[in-house]
Amino acid sequence: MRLKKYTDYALRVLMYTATKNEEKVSIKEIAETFFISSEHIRKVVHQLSKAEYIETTRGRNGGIVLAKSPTDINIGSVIRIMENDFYLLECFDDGHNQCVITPACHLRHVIGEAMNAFFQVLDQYTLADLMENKEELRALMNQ
Amino acid sequence: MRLKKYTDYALRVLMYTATKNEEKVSIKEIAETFFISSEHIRKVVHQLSKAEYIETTRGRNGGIVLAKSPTDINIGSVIRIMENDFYLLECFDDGHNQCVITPACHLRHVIGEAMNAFFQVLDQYTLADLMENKEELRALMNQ
DNA sequence: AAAAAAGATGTATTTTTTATACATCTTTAT
DNA sequence: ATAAAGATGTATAAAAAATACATCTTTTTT
Repeated sequence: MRLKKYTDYALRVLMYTATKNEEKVSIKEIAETFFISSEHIRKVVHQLSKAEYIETTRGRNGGIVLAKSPTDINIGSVIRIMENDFYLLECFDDGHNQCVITPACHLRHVIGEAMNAFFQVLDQYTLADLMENKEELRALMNQ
Repeated sequence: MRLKKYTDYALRVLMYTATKNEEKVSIKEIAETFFISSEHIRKVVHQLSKAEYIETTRGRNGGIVLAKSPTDINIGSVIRIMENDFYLLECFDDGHNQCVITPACHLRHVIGEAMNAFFQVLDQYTLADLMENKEELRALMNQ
């Protein structure tokens, strides 16, 4: 049971961007801060942009800024966007399920309930909660 | 975010075995019931046996039986045994973590809390809860 | 107009993980 | 002895994830 690295990266991108209020940040500087290839940050930025968490500006002096207030960026929703696959069991994927006991099986409900509990926690937090100690984070990011 | 197929299979093995009270069941019959290769069931049975959920008997007339009452087989514990890797984020794996903001990052606590909520649900259920409609399950297993 | 800096996009490759299969044991009742 | 059952180790294949490369387009500056 893991999240994708891109999910992790996405949250870091948002946190980094949140340390700079309104000021544009480049993919390059995020990549260098976290010692991650720009290529990966680029992909993540693209997804975050499509999902309208950030706004990107091309060209010289371009960069990214948050598209909304940190209080409006819900952690659960970010994770739902970045992770695409929540088929914890075979029977969660109707198209490919071959388990014969599915019609009467309580397991799927139990696992489903557990997954709901997982997201219920995440849905209680926003980016703003992660930035509560912004100055400390800035220091670790060498700002 | 997925569980391993082996985790799914493990739960099916336990459920199948629970339909037969005390009576030994063979790997072959479980494999045939679920249309899964015996090879996989064998591996899963081996793990379940090491974890003392089932007892195996070799030789002719051998097979497997539950090692304890279904009420004593907790779903959360089975999943913890079958899944080995709970590094949802890079920073969960101390040995390989390279994220610079780890010392001050609240994200790990948020994700950790979510994972706890996930298991807290699972820990509330036992194999007995999954067998509440045993006869219906038996029918689907062609017994 | 050219150059430079930034993000956008598509594709390819590599690595890791997961799933699957094969071969060869050992055990035990008949 | 033989057959039926599980135990074990290893190898292969498939899928997913991670990473890298190449080539755009956009925009500001000179």
